[in-house]
Amino acid sequence: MNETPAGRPTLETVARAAGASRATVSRVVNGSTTVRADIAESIRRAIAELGYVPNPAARSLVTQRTDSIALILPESATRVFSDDAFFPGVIRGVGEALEKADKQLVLLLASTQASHDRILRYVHGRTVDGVVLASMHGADTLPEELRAAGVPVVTSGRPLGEATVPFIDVEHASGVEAAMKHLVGLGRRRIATIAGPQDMVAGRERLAGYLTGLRAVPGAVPLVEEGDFMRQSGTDAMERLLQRDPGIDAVFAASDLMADGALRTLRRLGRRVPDDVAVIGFDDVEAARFTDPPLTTVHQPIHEIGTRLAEQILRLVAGEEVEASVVLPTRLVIRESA
Amino acid sequence: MNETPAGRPTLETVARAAGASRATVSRVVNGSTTVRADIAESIRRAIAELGYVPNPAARSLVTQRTDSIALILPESATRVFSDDAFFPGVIRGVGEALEKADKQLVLLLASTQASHDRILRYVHGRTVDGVVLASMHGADTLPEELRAAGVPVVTSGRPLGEATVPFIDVEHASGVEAAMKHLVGLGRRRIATIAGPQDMVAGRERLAGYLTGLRAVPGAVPLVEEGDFMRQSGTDAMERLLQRDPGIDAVFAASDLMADGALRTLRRLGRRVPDDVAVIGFDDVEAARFTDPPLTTVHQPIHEIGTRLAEQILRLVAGEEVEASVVLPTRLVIRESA
DNA sequence: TGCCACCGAGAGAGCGCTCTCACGAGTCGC
DNA sequence: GCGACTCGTGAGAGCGCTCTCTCGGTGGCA
Repeated sequence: MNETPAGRPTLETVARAAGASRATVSRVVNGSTTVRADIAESIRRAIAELGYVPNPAARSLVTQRTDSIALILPESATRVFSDDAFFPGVIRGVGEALEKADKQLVLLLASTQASHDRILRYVHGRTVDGVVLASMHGADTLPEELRAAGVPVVTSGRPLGEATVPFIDVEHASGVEAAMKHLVGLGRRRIATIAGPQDMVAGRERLAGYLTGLRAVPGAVPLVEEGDFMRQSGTDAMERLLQRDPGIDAVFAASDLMADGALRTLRRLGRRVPDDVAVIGFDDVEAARFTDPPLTTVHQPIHEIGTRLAEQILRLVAGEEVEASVVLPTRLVIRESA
Repeated sequence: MNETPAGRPTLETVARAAGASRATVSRVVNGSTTVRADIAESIRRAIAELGYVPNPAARSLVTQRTDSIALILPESATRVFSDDAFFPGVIRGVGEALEKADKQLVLLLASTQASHDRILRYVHGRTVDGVVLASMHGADTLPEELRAAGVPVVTSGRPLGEATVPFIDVEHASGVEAAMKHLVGLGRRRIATIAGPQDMVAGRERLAGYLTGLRAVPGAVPLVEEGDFMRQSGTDAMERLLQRDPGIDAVFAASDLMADGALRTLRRLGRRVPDDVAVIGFDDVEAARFTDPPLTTVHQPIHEIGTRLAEQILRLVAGEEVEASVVLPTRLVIRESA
């Protein structure tokens, strides 16, 4: 009578309590339909009474699944968060979609080289079934290394260089072109841009959109200053721009945060927006509706990027095929700054 | 000669390759010092050659540890993120500190009742060694349920009601009182507040600080409108406030986002800040430096909250004792809005 | 030289689960 | 009425690891 179930109940405990075998209890737990109703019922009762919860480690050991997905943010940690709305939005989208599929989200913050290695170890250990990779800088080797490790991967944003894994992205260039068209239609002729980092595809493509859009202005010369997508860099870049050409009558900033920063510089230097200088941003974060004046911006479906990422990785994990890329539309949202 | 190591190498594979036993390989992997140097060396070489990575599920199964910590955000998912800087900052702080300890961060987004149950299951399953709980609303039952489940827990923000688990919080009231003192010192007499949700301790204590601070103004009557910490609610609350008393000469908003929203209403209605109405916020998010005018606000050490949370949970998980509460200081940052 | 203590290495059990396979009981057809 | 079949259940192996226990070998000391 050494019946001390001391610790947490196991399948065995439940089986004994319900007078069934471990295998049958396992069947009930996993929703098999081939168990006689009354037996299933008494097992379920035993489970409830004992407060049995399956041990995921034991389960993973045999199934080779973990039911969790890693979201890797390889951005330099200091700039990922702060109050940028892009990543939080993506996290939320991914999280919600995974929750529906009853998968777990594991967040890996990859700032340093050490964490790069840690992540590889983590993924090699198969602690996750798949990986969602957000926003790489430059020719990041991570996607390729992960693919080589045989783990399903999907990335947010087309990688720089050749894409070896499926990705979700948005129509950067065409969105920016719409913004440029709007500025030109407003009669603006000396249009500058605050570009994003040129080691990121989002930065490059938005700049490309600016350059393409500028062709509609006969004789216009590109006027470019680079920022890092954050507010402060927008403030600084706007200053440099105005120094280079005080006659600027419009600015396209590659992010709302930089546009907000630019607004600040314009205000400080006594330029009226949009009268003297029209400003357009990119992202359409919540804050864009609260700037002074409210920001005209290129909207991108941040939340949907997250849900689509989750959707793709779930399909890959399930062994299904997915499109090599999904490119979501952007659209110009006209408020008062342009 | 059935030597097909087909899949991932296991301890066994490494042991055979190095001509040692599984136990000895395990010793090397786990850094035991009792292994003869030359054997250890050849084992390490075999590990490198085979690309061996320990299977964490198998390890957890026997050690009963998982080396990962859950961060639960039980806020309604729609409001947790957006572009509020508080949670991202906390996530970053927790993540960095855990990374140093070589622990993994698992993010659980708890929006619905369903996810509440899912979280309990998850934690009961011991998929994590400990739990960090951020920002509960009302008398959330989660901390108590987790404690009852025997899992180490630490929460961010004093819980409403009796605290049954250790928590990290900041000096809400005294920070607000400093802000009020500043306003009074500026000669403001009709000071209103945009309070946070009153089912959150942060909301309540900041309101309490306002009420205490207002006592310094003879005959002053409290003027309170409630928001939800987000921008839009600040815009709306400011409108109601002005309707109730057009002569308001100062406003304390319980969050920077609400203060920013309030700024917008004031601008729209032609009130100059700070000349007509002084505005003070709470949080000191990055955006506070970029509002028009730059926001005077109560600074709270968001990043440190995160690192302290991580520190405490790590100690709990290690079986050490921790203080029942840690309360971090806040301080008034004076910019131009007041 | 012989005995004992000590240290490093291996054998083996077992963590909690899933899943294959075999088996017994019931059902059907000829 | 007997074999063939189906269906539900149990036995048992094994996932990859850790850790205790045991054992063989070496050195110190009498």
